[in-house]
Order: sequence, then structure tokens, then C-alpha cells
Amino acid sequence: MQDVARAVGVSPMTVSRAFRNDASVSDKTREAVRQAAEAMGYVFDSTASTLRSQRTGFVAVTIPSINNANFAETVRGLSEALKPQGLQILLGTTDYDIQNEEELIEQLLRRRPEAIVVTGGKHTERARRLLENAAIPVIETWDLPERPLGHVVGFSNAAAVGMTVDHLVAHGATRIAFIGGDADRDTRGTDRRLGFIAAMQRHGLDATRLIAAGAPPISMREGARAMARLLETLPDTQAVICVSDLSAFGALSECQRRGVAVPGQIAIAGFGDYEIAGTCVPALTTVNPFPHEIGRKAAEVIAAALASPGLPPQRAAISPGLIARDSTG
Amino acid sequence: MQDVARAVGVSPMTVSRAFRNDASVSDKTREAVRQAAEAMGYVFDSTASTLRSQRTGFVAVTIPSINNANFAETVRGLSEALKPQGLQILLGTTDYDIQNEEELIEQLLRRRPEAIVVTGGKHTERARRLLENAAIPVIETWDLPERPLGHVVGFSNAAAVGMTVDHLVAHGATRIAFIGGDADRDTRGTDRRLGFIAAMQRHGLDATRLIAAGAPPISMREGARAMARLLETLPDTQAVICVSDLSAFGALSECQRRGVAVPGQIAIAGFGDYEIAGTCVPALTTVNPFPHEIGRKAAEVIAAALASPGLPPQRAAISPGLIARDSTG
DNA sequence: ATGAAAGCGCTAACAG
DNA sequence: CTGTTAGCGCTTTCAT
Repeated sequence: MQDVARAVGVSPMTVSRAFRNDASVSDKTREAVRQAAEAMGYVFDSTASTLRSQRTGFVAVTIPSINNANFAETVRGLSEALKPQGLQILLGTTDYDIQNEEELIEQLLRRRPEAIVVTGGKHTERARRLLENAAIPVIETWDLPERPLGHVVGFSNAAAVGMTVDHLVAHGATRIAFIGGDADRDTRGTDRRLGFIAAMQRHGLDATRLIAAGAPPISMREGARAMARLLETLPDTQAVICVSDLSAFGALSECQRRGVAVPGQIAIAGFGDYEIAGTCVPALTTVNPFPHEIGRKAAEVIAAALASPGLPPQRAAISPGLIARDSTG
Repeated sequence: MQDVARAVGVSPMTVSRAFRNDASVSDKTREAVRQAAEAMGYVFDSTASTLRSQRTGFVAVTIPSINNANFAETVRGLSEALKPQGLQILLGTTDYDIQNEEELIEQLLRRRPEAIVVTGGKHTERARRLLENAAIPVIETWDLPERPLGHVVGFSNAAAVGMTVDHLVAHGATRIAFIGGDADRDTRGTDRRLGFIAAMQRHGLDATRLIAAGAPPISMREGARAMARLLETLPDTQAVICVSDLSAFGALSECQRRGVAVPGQIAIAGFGDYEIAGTCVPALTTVNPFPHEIGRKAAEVIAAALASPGLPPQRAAISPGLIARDSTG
């Protein structure tokens, strides 16, 4: 920066201001600085800026997996809405494991993000402590935790599956199964399974047709295997709700391979409104949790919290939408 | 750090060393430091560490979209292999636009990454200049550029589609179409289309059955629409190669909706070996470009380049594998 | 195995 | 609109 300043014939301070688009620099000077920098191959060093100004421009984000269209949409929504605020995302993945999440959160906090967005409302005690001590806005997403750490932008996974149960019951189904992850490892999946059980009991129906599909991510392969198990062990099942559209599509494919008619012989519903649900034949009934909206709203909360540090914990509840399609008749 | 040092009764220097697992600190002191830090809620500040040591621990990565299983796999491969080296990924998305890429690269370089991995071999002139001046290892992936910027870990998109053409021709098809993105915006798609044309001409076949599906990302919806156009305009087509498995699945679904038998009436092949290709019925013939392997190898190149700064440009050519499945008979 | 002094490249704060 | 001074919180370097 010294070199650029010398080349233009101003002080380093002016160069600094020119790069930050500070209003109090004449357009002519700014342009001269930019050109000199470009010619010299100088690239602004934000590591130094960060230390002195105590502003990193980072928002830390943790998601279970980068390879998931729903979480990717949330990140996209966040990213789009944070960009105009001059904030960049520092992304980390937990591999669906709150122990990994704890380690990740510690790593991310070392980078001094200005806010942190985490997926889910279940964390280790140490992770909770780290987040509480961080003195930055914390936003939990994709869940409505009972004991929130700070702000929340999410929805009730249980209620969302309840809507699907209601839909199937309204279409005359009584023997309904649920395909999801193992109870102990799939946190959002567990909430959905509990929602399934609660809704079934509300209708006075048997809620014991539960197929565990393993550790998350529960994908197409797991869905297909689980459907095979379901067809073999409980062949009189009339409808099945899968923990996600990916497993639902796997289940659908398994039916097609076996010549089981969907929805004639068995109805299938998913979760997430992935693109595949609207494309496949028959199209899958699903629930749209508005992942992009979650990201956008989380960014809004961040903006508000950074603007007024005393902001009380915000709680934005998204209402997922049931999308009834051919797979449930 | 001063406060922690005071609490433990050592100098800040010792605390610093304790946090970096420096060998020259006694285990007892290290443990005492850790406990004091934990109790005080102190979290190491890597922004200051970064400035003084000139090591950020970042590897910058640009991908077209976060919502794409192939690129996500490359990032996962990178991430896994960089973690043991103490390197973290700083991820940015270009939205399939080299103008956005230029801006993104500039933003990323300001953070002083220790290496940068970009997707594709086509960049703006200014982006090329920025990368050349950055004086860090540059790795281009998912392509084998003619004029590489530095290291390359990729494959020939053209040759990969050539394999698919050969496969279809071997199965007796002569009237073969290609569904891909617009020529001017879909760079990897363009390479694949050119590979299609070259391979068709090599076989002495007509290479003009080209359906443009719009700007990337070319997803299921676009594939379905393109298939509709193909069936209407060139109904005697025997086989179609799609720029990705997602568009191929969209095309397959469109056929199922119209009662067109696949592969009986028309064979369909995709690209990318996405999970859906192996799950759907009929399963899709595709090409596996080993995206995880690309990431892993890129991380290896980074390790080598950081270890020996004079390392000549490496060029790792991945050989994509054709996976023949039911969709092409 | 531990400590003291100096400084990484910017920018806050203040001055003009 | 521009400049001066001091210092962000660590780590390099050298010393013991």
C-alpha cells in the first residue's frame, strides 16, 4: 500500500480510503489509486485490515453436508442476501455429527466471524458454551429448538410431517409407514419420525410401521433398500412417508423395479421439494420447507442484529407447504 | 492471550506455543494453558496469527454452483485431504459466469489464500492476470486447458462424450442427438458438445441434432423440455446424449410421461454418474468423471507445491469411466 | 523449555 | 478532502 501511495503521490491513508470506497476521497484520486494498484499487481490485504478494524466480513455457516440441494439452497439464500452487506460466507460441514460440529464451530470462531449460522438446534454442551461466549449473533436454522441459543429461523420438522400424515389419511390410508434414519444419529429425521408418530396417534392409527434406514445422509440407495424391507415385512402397507425426497425417490424406483404400482398399490410421500420430486413419474407428494427463504431470513436477522447490538432474540417460524402430487393419488 | 498467560503464570509466548502444539512446551504447561483458556472462554484469534505469520491456512476454491453433487464431491475430496494439512477451504461460487469468477477471485485473493483451486480452464484476461500475480499455487480442475495457468487436475470433457458416442454407435445407433446448454454460456457443456460433434464425424454420422437447453445450470426441467422439443422436431432420433445426468433424467421422465419407451424407442445417456443415474428405472448410462478424485488429487498437488515452491506445473489427467446401463439397451 | 522486543499491513482516531 | 500517530493480537527472532 505504501508503494501504491508513493506511485500516486498520496499517503497510504488515502489509498486505504480509496479501496474502501470511502466517500471522502475524490473520484480522480480513487481512480488513480485503482489504476496504479492494477498496474503494480497490488491486491488489497484484508488480513491486515481485519486485524486493525476488527471486522472480518465473515459470516460462519455450518451445514451437515455440502452435497444436499436443500442446505445448498439455504446457503445460496444467505449468500445472496449477505453480499450487499459486504459479508462473505465461511462455510463448514459437520457430516451430520454434533461432535464434528463442536470442533468445526471452534475452528470457525477462531476466524472471528461477525455472526454464525448453524443448522439444527441440537449441539454439544461445549459447542453451546462456545457460541454463547462468542458475543456475536447466533442463528439456528432448520429447526425450532426449545432452548434456543439466540435467534432462530426454522420450522417444525414434526409438524411438517404431520401435514403429510393428514393428507394421506384424508385420502383414505390407515396403514401408513415411515422410512427414516436411525433414531440416535439423524436429528432432523428423528423430529420427523416423532412428528409421524404423534400425527398417527392423533388419528388413532398404528404408528409402529417404522423402517430405520441407517445413518444420515439417507439417500436414494437407502430409500430403495428400506422400501424393499417394507414390502417384504409389511406388504399390506398402503402409504409410506420418507424422511426426504431422495429416499422417497429411491423407494419409488424400488417399486418400479418390482412392478408395484404407485400410488395404486402403495402411495409414497417425501420431504424437501427437491427438483426430482416434481420431475419423476409419478411426481412425488412432498413438503417444501422453503430452504432459500430460510437463508434469506437468516441474513435479514444478521443485518438487524449487527445494526442494533441489543436486539432481543428473533424467532422466525417458516410454514412449510404441502405439495400434493400424483404419488399419493 | 495476555490474560490467559497471567492466569497460568507464564508469558504470552508460551501460551502462543501451547496453542500451536509446539513441541517445546511441556505437556503440563500446555494442559494448564488449555484449561485456563477454556475456563476464561478465550478463543484463539487467528486473524492476528495470520497477519504476523503470513499464513492464513486458507485454500480458495471456486465452483460454478454449490447446488451440484459433482462439484460438491470435488469440494469434499479437497476438504478431506486438506484438513490433515491444517488447511481450510474458502469457498465461492461463480454462477457459471467467468465475469463473476473474476470478481470472486479478486475477493478471495484479498484473503491471502495459500493456494487457489478453480473449476474450468476458461477465465477473463484480468482473472488470469490476478492468478498469475498471486504467487501462490493455482490449480485448474474439471478441464484440460490448452493454456494452463499453473497446475491442472482434470479430464477432457470432449473425449468423455466421445466414449458415449462410441458406445451408442456400437449398439447400432446412427441418428444420435445431443442436449446441452447454449453454446456461448455453458463452457464445459460446450466442450462436451464439441466432443459429440467430433466423435459423430469420426464415425461418419450426422452431427447436427443439437438441442440447446438454455443457460446453465441445465437441470431436470431443462432436460425434460429439451426432450419434448427433440421428440417433436426429430422424432426418428434413436439415441440422445445429455450434458448431465440431471438433464438426462428430465429427458427420461418426459419420455415416461409421453409413453415413449426407453431404451426401446429412444436410448438416453447422461454425464456425471450422479446418484440418480444408478437409481432410476431404467438406470442411466453415464460417464463417471471421478469428482472426488479430482478434489483429492488437487489437494495432493497443493501439498507438493507448498512443500517445494519451485515445483513445475503438474498435470494430472483423470480418465473418466463409461458406465453402461439399461437406458441404452 | 521459556521469555523480551519488534513488527506483520493495515485503519481508528484525531487533526487540519 | 487528506495526513499523522499509534496499535490491532498475535508470532518471528534472538536470547537465556
